[in-house]
Amino acid sequence: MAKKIKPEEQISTEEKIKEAARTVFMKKGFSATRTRDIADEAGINLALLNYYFRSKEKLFELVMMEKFQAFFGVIFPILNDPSTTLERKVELIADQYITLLTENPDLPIFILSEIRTNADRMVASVRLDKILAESQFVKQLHERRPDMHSVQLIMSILGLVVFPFLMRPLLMQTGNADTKIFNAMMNERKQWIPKWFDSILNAK
Amino acid sequence: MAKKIKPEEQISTEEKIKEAARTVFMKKGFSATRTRDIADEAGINLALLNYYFRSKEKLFELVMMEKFQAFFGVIFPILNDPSTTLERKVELIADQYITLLTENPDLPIFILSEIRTNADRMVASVRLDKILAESQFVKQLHERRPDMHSVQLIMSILGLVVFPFLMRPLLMQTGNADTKIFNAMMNERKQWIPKWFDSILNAK
DNA sequence: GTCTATAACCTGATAGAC
DNA sequence: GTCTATCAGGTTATAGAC
Repeated sequence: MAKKIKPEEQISTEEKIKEAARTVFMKKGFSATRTRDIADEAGINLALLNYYFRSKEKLFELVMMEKFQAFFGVIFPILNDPSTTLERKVELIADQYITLLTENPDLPIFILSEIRTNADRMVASVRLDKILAESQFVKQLHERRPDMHSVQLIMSILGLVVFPFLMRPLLMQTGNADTKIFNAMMNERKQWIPKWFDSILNAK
Repeated sequence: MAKKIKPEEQISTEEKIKEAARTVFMKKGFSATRTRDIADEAGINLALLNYYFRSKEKLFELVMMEKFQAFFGVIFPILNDPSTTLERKVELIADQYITLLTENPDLPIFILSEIRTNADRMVASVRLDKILAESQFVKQLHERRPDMHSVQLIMSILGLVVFPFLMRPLLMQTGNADTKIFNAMMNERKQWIPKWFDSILNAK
């Protein structure tokens, strides 16, 4: 109980708090979360939270930064890889995103909610437009199909991949699908979405 | 200033509060909203809010009910109309939804956020699954393409229609698109999405 | 580093005058 | 019906003992 080095107890207090913060913030969002919830979840007391992280806000920023990176860190490298075709990029996005979100289904709603409520607290200046405009994806698309709008296309891919996870609470609540069924449906999409875009990219 | 009946001043205090509640709740969500914000927005004082509506919660439920109905009230009648084809249904959903959301872009993020944070406070039991399963849309799809999963298809349609509005804050923040450009893009989708689904429904 | 206790502030709701 | 004033309770953050 004291200073034995059992693997589970190696986790530092700081990390325990951070992990608890991830859990609670992800579930309730910034405003609905009380620092006491996090302290309880971490199994420590409230004062310690302020000792390690100066404030609720600082702790939140840490978590948000992580999640933001997880959310966008998957897509940008794929879009920017010069060595893959457009078709392959779509395939990779569908596959990797759905895998990520299956393990982390609350990620999209968390990020989108917090952006809405507190655009200021957000990781500002992500320059989504620039990053996209200068990407290999856009370059390749422009060469192949100058008639297609890259933002439209990317919004469509993301919509098909991400939206089901946003609807998930609503679908699960009504008992229409348990986790297993939902995940199976998402796995189908991994095949489905690339095929769809193939036919669009080669249409007419 | 007293009891003149100028049109703008006919608005009852009750309605002024309700309207303010719509604005503030939609922008910040339940938890981040303070009743004082609503009172200020309505130009009345805090006590009056509790006089007309018993509590913050009651007022919120009112607003949520409205918005929920607006969000789902468009799609259900379309899905259930026996006199329209599948293609026409997709066309109507794309057209009417995008029109609705263009006027009310915060609607989806509001509803989805609040469902997450407070599944309990939500308009429970919407039985999305039942309503869908018994819809004309599902019946027609099953006859025409028994190989296709109706939930998948509906999630896809909604994803293509709704997701851009969820990304909107992120796109607008980065200056990639102002309102006019964004709306133009959404209008394109009114044509685009039905064509897409036509080719899917008639594929292979 | 970790705790208890509490300060300082905020928020929802109500009492009571007009 | 509408206001001011205030209560009661909750929340973040800190002081200070160990």
